[in-house]
Formats: sequence, structure tokens, C-alpha cells
Amino acid sequence: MTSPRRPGPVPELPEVESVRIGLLPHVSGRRIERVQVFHDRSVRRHTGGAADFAAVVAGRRVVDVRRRGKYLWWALDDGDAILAHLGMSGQFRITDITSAPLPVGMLVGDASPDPAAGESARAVQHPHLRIRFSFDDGGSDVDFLDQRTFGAMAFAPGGADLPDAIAHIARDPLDPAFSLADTVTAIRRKRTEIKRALLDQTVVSGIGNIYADEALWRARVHYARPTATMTRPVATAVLAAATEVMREALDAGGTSFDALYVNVNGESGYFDRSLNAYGQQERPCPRCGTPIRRDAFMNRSSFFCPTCQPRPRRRPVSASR
DNA sequence: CCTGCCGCCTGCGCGC
DNA sequence: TGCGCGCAGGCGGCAG
Repeated sequence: MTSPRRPGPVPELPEVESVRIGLLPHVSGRRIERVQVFHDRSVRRHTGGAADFAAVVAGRRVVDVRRRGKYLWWALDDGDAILAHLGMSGQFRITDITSAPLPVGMLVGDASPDPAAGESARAVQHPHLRIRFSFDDGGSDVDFLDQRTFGAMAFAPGGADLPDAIAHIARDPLDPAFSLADTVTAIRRKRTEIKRALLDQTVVSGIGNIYADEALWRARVHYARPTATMTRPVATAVLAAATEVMREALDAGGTSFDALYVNVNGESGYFDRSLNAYGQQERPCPRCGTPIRRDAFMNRSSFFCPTCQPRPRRRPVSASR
């Protein structure tokens, strides 16, 4: 029954934007009647804890779903907001109202598999269910599921336009107010390597390990290239590549939504067909045929073509001439 | 102030 | 067969 299943793509900007678009019609205009928190860690960013989160959110009306980088938030009609980050494995799911409703008592407490829990409870309750939102129209619930609990939700007073908690997050490349020129300046001002800068959400947001590697492959830039040595055209090319690859992923993934199932583990198609570097070690570079290499980087991995993306020389050429 | 490392989490796959 | 470990990785916190 529980067939082994590869984890879906880690949600970066395109996946979060797909979730935003998919979620919008299911929450916009609806009034939250009841909130059930099944795992304290999923509200760890909320001051006051699970009970307070549930109490403060109940009765609120959602008017919009907004996003910056990998964060999204439900804007409420009174100017407050409910902030969410999917982390590594967060999902929103719209419950199927045609299935039998759960007895109320079954929903209290932690939803993790519990040997002491009743058989029927385990049969109907998803083990990764962390928060459930019910609405006063009696329609579908909205569930927040998160296997690894890196994700979280929090109430954000006055946060409808932009929650205070994420004021430090830079605009992302799909934001109409995103400034390519300013971001190039910010990157070149840093004293670090280009991939670290791409992953720094205070420089440019929305880019994670996957799209960083894909952008660098497209721009033919090595991940360890010092940002301080990058010309404006090179830095611009990297950012343009990041924007392109995320836009393409969004276009590929945005069409695969089931109306009742909004998540980031769906068959986006993008990850099966369109990755040129990420996860492709040993396979030939689509441009030159050289096997893609995998290097350890920041306690994880960087995938790159050693021919198209040669490691930068230690020093500028000034000494050699 | 700036940079970079660590810990938080769970489940899968691999080596012994 | 079973156990331990590495790996996946975004982000806040914190050390230097």
C-alpha cells in the first residue's frame, strides 16, 4: 500500500507560486471558523504557541494569497495575515468533501502515527497532517501537511501587504518591482561565491539549490566563482538565467493542478524532463557531452559541467602577463 | 556589519 | 535481516 515514492521537488519559487495559484480559489473570500494544530513545531514561529494560533486565526476572512520568494501568506480582510513557509516538504491540500467526515474527537491531539491510536483514526488521518483549517461555509477544509516539519505557519499582525517577519527577504525575480540592476550591484558587493549569493534570500529570493545549479549551468558559470570578480554582464547573465529557468518551471508545473489537490509533489513534468545539471551526475552535459560532476558544497551538493563551467582560477590573470 | 557554519527534522537507500 | 549512517536542504541563530 505504502509504495516507495521519491520525494517531490523541494519547493522553490516556481513550486510556491504554483501552490499560491492553486490555493487562491480555495481560500479567497472564505471565513475561517476553526483551526486545529496537530504538531507544535508547525507553529513554532508563532508567539504564543498552538492554542493561541488557533484562537487568533479563527473567525478571520481570507481575501488573497500572496508570495515573496519561498514565503506565502493569506491576506485577511482586516489587514492581518497568516504566513506560511513550506520548508522542505510542506503541502497544502484541499480535503475531498465527498469522503466521510471525521468524528470530532478523532482530530484532537498530535496526528503522528501513534500505536495507541485507534485503527479507524489511522485509516483516515494523514500522518503528516499538521494544521487543519475549517471554514464557516461548510465546504472543503484546507490542510497543511509537512513530513519533515521544516515548514511552518504563523499569524502576522498587520502583515497583509508584507509580514514583518519576512521584511528582510529580498524581492524575487518574478516580482514586478524586482530590480535586476540593483540585484547585480548587491551580488557584486558581496565577498563570497556566486552560488552562496544566489542562495542568500536577502540578496535575491526564491532560488534554492536546484535552480541555482540550473541557472549557473545555463550561464556557464562555476558555482565557486567569487562574486567580487564578476563583471556586471556576467552577474546579469546568471540572474537572467535564474529568472528564465524558474519561469519555465512555473509554466511547466502550473498546468498540472487537480482542483482538489494542491501540493508540490504533483507531477510537474519539469523535474523529469528539464534538468540539465541538478541531480545529473555521470550523465552527459546536454551542451558538450562531458559528464556532469557533483561536488560537496555547503554540506550538500553542487552539480555542474566541468567543461562548460570551469573552476575559476585562483587569481586574476594580472600576474601572468 | 559581514560571512559562513550548525542544528533542526524525517524517510529512504546503501554498506557492513 | 537489521542496524547505523549519509543524504536530501531552507533558514534562523550564532560564532568569529
